[in-house]
Amino acid sequence: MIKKQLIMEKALELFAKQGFEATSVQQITEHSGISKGAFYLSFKSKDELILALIDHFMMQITSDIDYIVTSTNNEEELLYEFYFTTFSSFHKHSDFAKLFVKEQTQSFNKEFIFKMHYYDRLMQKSILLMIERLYGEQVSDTKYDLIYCIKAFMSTYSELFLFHNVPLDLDLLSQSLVEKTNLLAKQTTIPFISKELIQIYKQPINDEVTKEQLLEIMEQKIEEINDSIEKESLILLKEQVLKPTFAPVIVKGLLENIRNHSHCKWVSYLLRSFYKF
Amino acid sequence: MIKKQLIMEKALELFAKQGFEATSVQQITEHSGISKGAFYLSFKSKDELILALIDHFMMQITSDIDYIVTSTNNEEELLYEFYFTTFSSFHKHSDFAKLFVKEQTQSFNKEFIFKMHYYDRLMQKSILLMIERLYGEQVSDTKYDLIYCIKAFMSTYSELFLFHNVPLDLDLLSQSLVEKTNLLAKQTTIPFISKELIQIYKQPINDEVTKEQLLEIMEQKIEEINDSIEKESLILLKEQVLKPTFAPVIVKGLLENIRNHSHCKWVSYLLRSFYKF
DNA sequence: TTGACAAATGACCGGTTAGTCATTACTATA
DNA sequence: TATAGTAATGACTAACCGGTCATTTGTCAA
Repeated sequence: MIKKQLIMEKALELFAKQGFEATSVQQITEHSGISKGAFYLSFKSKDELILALIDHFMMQITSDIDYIVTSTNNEEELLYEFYFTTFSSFHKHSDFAKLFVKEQTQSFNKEFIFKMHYYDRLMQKSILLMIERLYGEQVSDTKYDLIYCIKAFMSTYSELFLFHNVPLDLDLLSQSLVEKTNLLAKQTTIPFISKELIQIYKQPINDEVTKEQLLEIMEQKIEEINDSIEKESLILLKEQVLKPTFAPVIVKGLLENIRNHSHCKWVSYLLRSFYKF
Repeated sequence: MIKKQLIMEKALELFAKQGFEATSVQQITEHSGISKGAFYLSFKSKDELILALIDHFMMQITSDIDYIVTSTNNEEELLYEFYFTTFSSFHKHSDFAKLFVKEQTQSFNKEFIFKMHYYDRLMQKSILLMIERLYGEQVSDTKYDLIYCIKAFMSTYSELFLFHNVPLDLDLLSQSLVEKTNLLAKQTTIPFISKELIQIYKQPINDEVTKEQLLEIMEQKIEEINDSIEKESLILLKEQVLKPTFAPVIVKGLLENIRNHSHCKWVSYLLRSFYKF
């Protein structure tokens, strides 16, 4: 299990530098200080490795963003927090962000594309929710267009510090983009992306997780984790899913306990969706 | 010579679909209906092919954009024309645009990266010129930031019709982005990209072409072209470079004659720079 | 010390790659 | 028709790819 993490870390370094296809399993094993056979004890194939990397990081990033959007009460600061969190994530996981940007449009694998679309739609959903909270009816005709402007800012400005080593003043960047977003949100009258246009792109998201799947994931995480607070919280949350006994406020508190543990972010996201928090 | 064009066309189709690295020379030759050996009679290597493709298309695209920026008199319509022309180019050369977007951040080759940066800087220069013409002193603190917003709009909105088959209403798209750009230009107060920040990214462009290089390129094009008007215009322009005799207005007219010929766009761009039009 | 089991190794496999070059096919002139 | 010179071919090479598996190494309890 620890070997798996080592490989993921070392492989990510190479992928970020050279790209996925240009990196051979040989290179990965040499860089990890293990043999080729050992690699295939941890992963069935090279493809399985990159899918695991995408899941590992995108789960964290999307649930971080979703948490900000659904949990920030102060609407004045929501947009700022959104940009700040997003760019923090990209900066913290800069190797992954590089890989993500590099391979986003490459299409070597069906499952890969599916995963990318899946997380892209999740993120889009969070952004839409934020826009609706912030501007309400004001942007009813322009909200889908606004999503694309926000995504445009995110990708273009992150490329600056990812690939050109521009020093990152997170506070200034967030302030700057908040101003821009507000200007566009409040004064745009000619949207390009209408509701009809977005339909083409939007197949239904099958993101409803069944109770059984949820329990399975929770059990898996309980096994994985050693930290006592997170482990206990998860056990209580699992019992709550099986048989509701606690008041909502207690459940919310338990979720708070686990939300910052890197292994729990996804479970935390799924539970928030489950309880419609 | 005609063989070279065939290979470039057919290879571009495959690159757009599969990416550069995932496309083998074998596939290219099969798709072109020629043998493997014939490929290497036209190109020294696979790398030389992609570099040729980039030059061929980027010369056209950047000179198209530069022409709009330097030659549109009506400032009311300049921004609209800019977006319209840019997206027309991307749409017309959609296979190249796909390749360009896909491989932009990949870094398999030093020369490749250098070329990309070179054309990127040329385009940035044109955009900056346009912004200064349109908004003048008003954007002195925010103009570098504005460049990045425009580039963000360009890449994000072009991905829509390039990869998601969204129907392209060029007029609406241009109008929509004109409105957005004007909003940002006139009301932004917090730029992220300052003049100091841009310095890091900006090495001096060595785009001054010597008179000898210019003449060489012109001679080459004169050989290449059969259309009489363009050929004669080029011959006169070459004589003008060697020994100035015509009035500027005549030179301008001759440039008009050649500017829409796909082989002449780059020469036309170089000559405009040479005469500071 | 022995034996049983799991972990790790790297030579090896079939397949594919970019690039080469001896051979052949074609074309134009005499 | 004969010949010289160019264009085109595709079998071939050496290197590398992802993935496998018989073998070795390491780690326990007995």
